[in-house]
Amino acid sequence: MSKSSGFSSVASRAAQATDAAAHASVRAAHANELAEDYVEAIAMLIASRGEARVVDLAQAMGVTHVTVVRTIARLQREKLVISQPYRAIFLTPAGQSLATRSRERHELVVAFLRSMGVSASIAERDAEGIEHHCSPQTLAAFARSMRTRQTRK
Amino acid sequence: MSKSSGFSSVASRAAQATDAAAHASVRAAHANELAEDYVEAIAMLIASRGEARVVDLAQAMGVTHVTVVRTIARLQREKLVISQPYRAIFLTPAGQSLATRSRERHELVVAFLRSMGVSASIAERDAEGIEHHCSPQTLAAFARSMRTRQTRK
DNA sequence: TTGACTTTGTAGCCGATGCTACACTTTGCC
DNA sequence: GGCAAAGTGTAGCATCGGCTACAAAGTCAA
Repeated sequence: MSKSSGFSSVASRAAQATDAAAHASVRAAHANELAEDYVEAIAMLIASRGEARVVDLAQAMGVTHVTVVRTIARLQREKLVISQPYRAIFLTPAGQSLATRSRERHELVVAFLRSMGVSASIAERDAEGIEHHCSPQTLAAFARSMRTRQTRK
Repeated sequence: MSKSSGFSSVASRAAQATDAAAHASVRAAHANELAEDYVEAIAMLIASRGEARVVDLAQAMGVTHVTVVRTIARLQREKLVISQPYRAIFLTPAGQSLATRSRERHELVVAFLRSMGVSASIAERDAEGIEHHCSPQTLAAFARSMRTRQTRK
């Protein structure tokens, strides 16, 4: 792994444009992460206890209720949730579908890490960060790998 | 609202605590991402052209030079880089070792994705986001998987 | 009904990361 | 030496995601 500093100028110049694009992608992904995590949590709360309240979300996300309130306001601007003062929070169709996609992806990543031998708790933790940065191609590779691993066992 | 009714089981409460911890981990990871990306880029620039200048960093990261200047100021507060006005940027020993670790990890993730059949450009892009969220255990699993794959071929 | 408790909202602070516009150094060439 | 271009720094703005402290609304039981 440790190939010590062998960078040609030409290669590095070409790599710079690529790097910049990659970093830009990461920044873009970050902008959506919170939204995805919130709609996912909201969907889970609705499924498990019938409604999503600010306090429950705050506990699920590990932040104060104030942060939740402000974030929910943003999600409403983005038409992902519907909320009225002092009422429960609901998902719009767009929010619903984002939540579903996010959960499926989350579960795929967790299952994949588990299949690699990562412990349950760590898989869960890592997946939470990793899932937002996996392209469809990478997710497909994960799924394929799990199928192969299964048939081989 | 009927919080005491039905579904607020011990299991879901426990899951919530886990989720909150995972989200907290992700937030903590984000705080270090930029620093790691910067020192990595600085190390690459020094290796490839002898010094790291603000403009080059700006191009590598895909941001304006202003953002670079401010970020470098923060990295200097954190004792990762040394910089003087209108001069090139250098890494402290701490910055150097962080850069090395980051690059090794980056390369491991890229190689792993490649070994899974992900194309080079996408592997590079995804790795940029994924690498910051991989625990040692997950990285070890990646390395192990690559070894297995290799011996099997 | 009323009063205590819970929940939600608001005000205002902070730091991080972006940006544009403008000012100042450095550099390199004539 | 002097000037123009390139590089770097500063001012000031925006957004986002944290927070504490306090205010207002809802809920529930006596």
